[in-house]
Amino acid sequence: MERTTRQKTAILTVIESARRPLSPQEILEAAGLQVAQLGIATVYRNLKSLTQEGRLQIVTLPGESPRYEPITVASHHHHHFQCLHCQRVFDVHDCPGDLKKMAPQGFVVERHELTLYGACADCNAAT
Amino acid sequence: MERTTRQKTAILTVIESARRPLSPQEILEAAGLQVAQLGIATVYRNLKSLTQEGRLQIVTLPGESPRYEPITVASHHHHHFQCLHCQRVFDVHDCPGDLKKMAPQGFVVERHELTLYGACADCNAAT
DNA sequence: CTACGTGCAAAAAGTTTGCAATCGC
DNA sequence: GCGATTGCAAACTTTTTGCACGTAG
Repeated sequence: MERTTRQKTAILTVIESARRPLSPQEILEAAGLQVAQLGIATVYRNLKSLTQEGRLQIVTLPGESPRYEPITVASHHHHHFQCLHCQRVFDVHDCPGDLKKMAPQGFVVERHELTLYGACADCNAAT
Repeated sequence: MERTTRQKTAILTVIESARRPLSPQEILEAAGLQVAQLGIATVYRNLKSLTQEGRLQIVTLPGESPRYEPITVASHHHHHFQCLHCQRVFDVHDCPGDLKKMAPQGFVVERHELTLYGACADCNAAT
Protein backbone atom coordinates (compact mmCIF):
# COMPACT_ATOMS: atom_id res chain seq x y z
CA MET A 1 0.00 0.00 0.00
CA GLU A 2 2.98 2.27 0.37
CA ARG A 3 4.36 3.38 -2.95
CA THR A 4 7.80 4.53 -3.94
CA THR A 5 7.52 7.80 -5.80
CA ARG A 6 10.18 10.13 -7.14
CA GLN A 7 8.95 12.74 -4.70
CA LYS A 8 9.18 10.58 -1.62
CA THR A 9 12.61 9.32 -2.64
CA ALA A 10 13.92 12.83 -3.23
CA ILE A 11 12.54 14.11 0.08
CA LEU A 12 14.02 11.27 2.07
CA THR A 13 17.35 11.53 0.31
CA VAL A 14 17.61 15.24 1.04
CA ILE A 15 16.88 14.73 4.72
CA GLU A 16 19.22 11.79 5.08
CA SER A 17 22.12 13.48 3.38
CA ALA A 18 21.84 16.67 5.41
CA ARG A 19 23.70 16.46 8.66
CA ARG A 20 21.35 18.83 10.37
CA PRO A 21 17.59 19.09 10.86
CA LEU A 22 15.80 20.74 7.93
CA SER A 23 12.66 22.83 7.82
CA PRO A 24 9.87 21.94 5.41
CA GLN A 25 10.78 24.98 3.33
CA GLU A 26 14.44 23.94 3.11
CA ILE A 27 13.37 20.43 2.13
CA LEU A 28 11.13 21.81 -0.60
CA GLU A 29 13.95 23.85 -2.05
CA ALA A 30 16.51 21.06 -1.95
CA ALA A 31 14.24 18.29 -3.20
CA GLY A 32 12.77 20.64 -5.80
CA LEU A 33 16.13 20.55 -7.56
CA GLN A 34 15.57 16.87 -8.29
CA VAL A 35 11.84 16.89 -8.85
CA ALA A 36 10.62 20.01 -10.65
CA GLN A 37 7.15 21.24 -9.74
CA LEU A 38 7.41 19.63 -6.34
CA GLY A 39 4.69 21.10 -4.15
CA ILE A 40 4.93 22.11 -0.52
CA ALA A 41 1.82 20.05 0.21
CA THR A 42 3.61 16.93 -0.97
CA VAL A 43 6.51 17.73 1.32
CA TYR A 44 4.19 18.07 4.30
CA ARG A 45 2.28 14.92 3.44
CA ASN A 46 5.48 12.92 3.16
CA LEU A 47 6.97 14.39 6.30
CA LYS A 48 3.88 13.35 8.18
CA SER A 49 3.83 9.80 6.88
CA LEU A 50 7.57 9.32 7.24
CA THR A 51 7.36 10.55 10.81
CA GLN A 52 4.54 8.14 11.58
CA GLU A 53 6.54 5.33 10.03
CA GLY A 54 9.31 6.17 12.45
CA ARG A 55 11.82 7.12 9.78
CA LEU A 56 11.94 10.79 10.77
CA GLN A 57 11.78 12.64 14.00
CA ILE A 58 10.62 16.17 14.63
CA VAL A 59 13.13 18.50 16.21
CA THR A 60 11.38 21.24 18.11
CA LEU A 61 13.47 24.15 19.27
CA PRO A 62 11.77 26.87 21.31
CA GLY A 63 10.63 29.76 19.16
CA GLU A 64 11.46 27.94 15.94
CA SER A 65 9.29 26.12 13.45
CA PRO A 66 9.70 22.35 13.43
CA ARG A 67 12.61 20.70 11.68
CA TYR A 68 13.01 17.11 10.59
CA GLU A 69 15.87 14.69 10.77
CA PRO A 70 16.28 10.99 10.10
CA ILE A 71 16.03 8.29 12.72
CA THR A 72 18.59 5.61 12.07
CA VAL A 73 17.82 3.34 14.98
CA ALA A 74 14.17 2.50 15.20
CA SER A 75 11.61 -0.02 16.36
CA HIS A 76 12.23 -0.08 20.07
CA HIS A 77 11.45 2.34 22.84
CA HIS A 78 14.25 4.82 23.32
CA HIS A 79 14.91 8.41 24.24
CA HIS A 80 17.05 11.26 23.03
CA PHE A 81 19.97 13.29 24.14
CA GLN A 82 20.58 16.67 22.58
CA CYS A 83 23.98 18.25 22.88
CA LEU A 84 23.72 21.89 23.87
CA HIS A 85 26.95 22.63 22.04
CA CYS A 86 26.72 20.89 18.67
CA GLN A 87 22.89 20.51 18.65
CA ARG A 88 23.18 16.93 17.52
CA VAL A 89 20.67 14.43 18.76
CA PHE A 90 21.71 11.00 20.01
CA ASP A 91 19.72 7.95 20.94
CA VAL A 92 19.62 6.89 24.55
CA HIS A 93 18.77 3.24 24.91
CA ASP A 94 18.13 3.44 28.60
CA CYS A 95 14.82 4.33 30.16
CA PRO A 96 13.85 5.34 33.68
CA GLY A 97 11.06 2.79 33.45
CA ASP A 98 7.86 2.99 35.40
CA LEU A 99 6.60 6.55 35.32
CA LYS A 100 2.92 5.80 35.77
CA LYS A 101 2.92 6.86 39.36
CA MET A 102 4.26 10.30 38.48
CA ALA A 103 0.93 11.50 37.13
CA PRO A 104 -1.66 13.20 39.34
CA GLN A 105 -4.64 11.36 40.77
CA GLY A 106 -7.00 10.06 38.10
CA PHE A 107 -4.51 10.44 35.27
CA VAL A 108 -3.51 7.43 33.19
CA VAL A 109 -0.09 7.43 31.57
CA GLU A 110 0.13 5.63 28.25
CA ARG A 111 3.56 6.63 27.05
CA HIS A 112 6.30 9.14 27.68
CA GLU A 113 9.06 11.04 25.98
CA LEU A 114 12.27 12.01 27.62
CA THR A 115 14.95 14.29 26.27
CA LEU A 116 18.26 14.77 28.01
CA TYR A 117 20.30 17.89 27.39
CA GLY A 118 23.97 18.38 28.04
CA ALA A 119 27.35 17.87 26.46
CA CYS A 120 28.09 14.93 24.19
CA ALA A 121 31.32 12.94 24.36
CA ASP A 122 32.85 14.80 21.41
CA CYS A 123 32.13 18.23 22.82
CA ASN A 124 33.35 17.21 26.25
CA ALA A 125 36.61 16.02 24.78
CA ALA A 126 36.98 19.27 22.85
CA THR A 127 36.87 21.45 25.95
CA MET B 1 6.61 53.43 31.22
CA GLU B 2 4.86 50.19 31.84
CA ARG B 3 1.18 50.68 32.45
CA THR B 4 -1.30 48.64 34.38
CA THR B 5 -4.30 47.98 32.21
CA ARG B 6 -7.37 45.86 32.80
CA GLN B 7 -6.26 43.68 29.91
CA LYS B 8 -2.78 43.01 31.20
CA THR B 9 -4.09 42.32 34.69
CA ALA B 10 -6.71 39.90 33.43
CA ILE B 11 -4.25 38.05 31.21
CA LEU B 12 -1.70 37.63 33.97
CA THR B 13 -4.34 36.59 36.48
CA VAL B 14 -5.66 33.90 34.16
CA ILE B 15 -2.22 32.45 33.55
CA GLU B 16 -1.24 32.55 37.19
CA SER B 17 -4.39 30.91 38.45
CA ALA B 18 -4.28 28.07 35.94
CA ARG B 19 -2.27 25.12 37.18
CA ARG B 20 -1.25 24.21 33.67
CA PRO B 21 0.31 26.01 30.68
CA LEU B 22 -2.23 27.80 28.50
CA SER B 23 -2.31 28.50 24.79
CA PRO B 24 -2.92 32.05 23.55
CA GLN B 25 -6.40 30.97 22.48
CA GLU B 26 -7.23 29.58 25.92
CA ILE B 27 -5.95 32.77 27.50
CA LEU B 28 -8.12 34.86 25.22
CA GLU B 29 -11.21 32.89 26.15
CA ALA B 30 -10.57 32.96 29.88
CA ALA B 31 -9.49 36.58 30.12
CA GLY B 32 -12.29 37.57 27.76
CA LEU B 33 -14.74 36.69 30.52
CA GLN B 34 -13.32 39.54 32.58
CA VAL B 35 -12.59 42.02 29.82
CA ALA B 36 -15.21 41.97 27.09
CA GLN B 37 -13.98 42.76 23.61
CA LEU B 38 -10.51 41.55 24.46
CA GLY B 39 -8.63 41.02 21.22
CA ILE B 40 -6.23 38.22 20.37
CA ALA B 41 -3.64 40.79 19.30
CA THR B 42 -3.61 42.21 22.80
CA VAL B 43 -3.07 38.74 24.21
CA TYR B 44 -0.10 38.18 21.91
CA ARG B 45 1.39 41.58 22.63
CA ASN B 46 1.13 41.03 26.37
CA LEU B 47 2.47 37.49 26.20
CA LYS B 48 5.49 38.78 24.35
CA SER B 49 6.20 41.60 26.78
CA LEU B 50 5.52 39.49 29.88
CA THR B 51 7.86 36.82 28.57
CA GLN B 52 10.58 39.38 27.93
CA GLU B 53 10.08 40.74 31.44
CA GLY B 54 10.73 37.25 32.73
CA ARG B 55 7.29 36.79 34.26
CA LEU B 56 6.21 34.06 31.84
CA GLN B 57 7.90 31.12 30.24
CA ILE B 58 7.10 29.43 26.96
CA VAL B 59 6.37 25.71 27.03
CA THR B 60 7.19 24.09 23.70
CA LEU B 61 6.03 20.56 23.03
CA PRO B 62 6.67 18.72 19.76
CA GLY B 63 3.93 19.27 17.22
CA GLU B 64 2.12 21.74 19.44
CA SER B 65 1.77 25.47 19.34
CA PRO B 66 3.43 27.29 22.24
CA ARG B 67 1.87 27.50 25.67
CA TYR B 68 2.64 29.89 28.48
CA GLU B 69 3.04 29.46 32.19
CA PRO B 70 4.11 31.77 34.99
CA ILE B 71 7.59 32.01 36.43
CA THR B 72 7.27 32.70 40.12
CA VAL B 73 9.70 32.76 42.98
CA ALA B 74 8.22 29.40 43.87
CA SER B 75 8.91 28.01 40.41
CA HIS B 76 10.59 24.67 40.58
CA HIS B 77 11.63 21.87 38.30
CA HIS B 78 8.61 20.10 36.89
CA HIS B 79 7.36 18.23 33.86
CA HIS B 80 4.29 18.06 31.67
CA PHE B 81 1.46 15.72 30.90
CA GLN B 82 -0.52 15.99 27.70
CA CYS B 83 -3.93 14.39 27.42
CA LEU B 84 -4.27 12.42 24.18
CA HIS B 85 -8.01 13.07 24.18
CA CYS B 86 -8.48 16.77 24.98
CA GLN B 87 -4.91 17.84 24.10
CA ARG B 88 -4.63 19.92 27.26
CA VAL B 89 -1.30 20.09 29.01
CA PHE B 90 -0.90 19.78 32.77
CA ASP B 91 1.99 20.30 35.12
CA VAL B 92 3.47 17.26 36.79
CA HIS B 93 5.32 18.15 39.93
CA ASP B 94 7.02 14.82 40.30
CA CYS B 95 10.33 13.89 38.73
CA PRO B 96 12.08 10.56 38.20
CA GLY B 97 15.20 12.14 39.65
CA ASP B 98 18.71 11.16 38.82
CA LEU B 99 18.95 10.51 35.11
CA LYS B 100 22.64 11.25 34.74
CA LYS B 101 23.54 7.62 34.48
CA MET B 102 21.18 7.12 31.53
CA ALA B 103 23.49 8.88 29.11
CA PRO B 104 26.15 7.01 27.15
CA GLN B 105 29.81 6.99 28.19
CA GLY B 106 31.41 10.41 28.12
CA PHE B 107 28.13 12.31 27.99
CA VAL B 108 27.28 14.86 30.65
CA VAL B 109 23.64 15.50 31.43
CA GLU B 110 22.81 19.05 32.45
CA ARG B 111 19.05 18.97 32.39
CA HIS B 112 16.15 16.95 31.07
CA GLU B 113 12.59 17.30 29.87
CA LEU B 114 9.95 14.69 30.35
CA THR B 115 6.50 14.64 28.81
CA LEU B 116 3.90 12.08 29.76
CA TYR B 117 1.03 11.24 27.45
CA GLY B 118 -2.23 9.60 28.33
CA ALA B 119 -5.69 10.40 29.60
CA CYS B 120 -6.39 13.18 32.08
CA ALA B 121 -8.77 12.82 35.00
CA ASP B 122 -11.61 14.59 33.19
CA CYS B 123 -11.37 12.43 30.09
CA ASN B 124 -11.10 9.27 32.15
CA ALA B 125 -14.24 10.19 34.03
CA ALA B 126 -16.05 10.87 30.76
CA THR B 127 -15.52 7.37 29.40
C1' DC C 1 -6.49 -1.07 -14.31
C1' DT C 2 -7.03 0.67 -9.83
C1' DA C 3 -6.21 3.33 -6.17
C1' DC C 4 -2.58 5.91 -3.93
C1' DG C 5 0.09 9.94 -4.44
C1' DT C 6 0.69 14.49 -6.53
C1' DG C 7 0.04 19.50 -7.92
C1' DC C 8 -2.51 23.35 -7.52
C1' DA C 9 -5.31 26.44 -5.28
C1' DA C 10 -8.14 27.53 -1.62
C1' DA C 11 -8.91 27.15 3.25
C1' DA C 12 -7.63 26.95 7.96
C1' DA C 13 -4.74 27.99 11.81
C1' DG C 14 -1.46 30.83 14.12
C1' DT C 15 0.85 35.25 14.60
C1' DT C 16 2.05 40.04 13.45
C1' DT C 17 1.19 44.76 12.08
C1' DG C 18 -1.08 49.42 10.77
C1' DC C 19 -3.93 52.78 12.50
C1' DA C 20 -7.36 55.45 14.79
C1' DA C 21 -9.57 55.56 19.22
C1' DT C 22 -8.95 54.93 24.22
C1' DC C 23 -7.22 55.35 28.72
C1' DG C 24 -3.43 55.26 32.44
C1' DC C 25 -0.47 58.26 34.62
C1' DG D 1 -2.55 66.18 27.72
C1' DC D 2 0.77 62.89 26.14
C1' DG D 3 1.95 58.71 24.73
C1' DA D 4 1.52 53.78 25.76
C1' DT D 5 -2.04 50.37 24.93
C1' DT D 6 -6.04 48.60 22.80
C1' DG D 7 -9.48 46.73 19.26
C1' DC D 8 -10.25 45.77 14.79
C1' DA D 9 -9.08 44.27 10.39
C1' DA D 10 -5.86 43.18 7.14
C1' DA D 11 -1.49 41.08 6.12
C1' DC D 12 1.57 37.21 6.74
C1' DT D 13 3.27 32.66 7.72
C1' DT D 14 2.72 27.95 8.27
C1' DT D 15 0.12 23.83 7.60
C1' DT D 16 -3.97 21.30 5.91
C1' DT D 17 -7.49 19.96 2.65
C1' DG D 18 -10.46 19.28 -1.76
C1' DC D 19 -10.30 17.75 -6.20
C1' DA D 20 -8.92 16.27 -10.76
C1' DC D 21 -5.04 14.15 -12.89
C1' DG D 22 -0.91 11.22 -13.08
C1' DT D 23 1.39 6.99 -12.18
C1' DA D 24 3.26 2.88 -9.44
C1' DG D 25 2.29 -1.78 -8.70
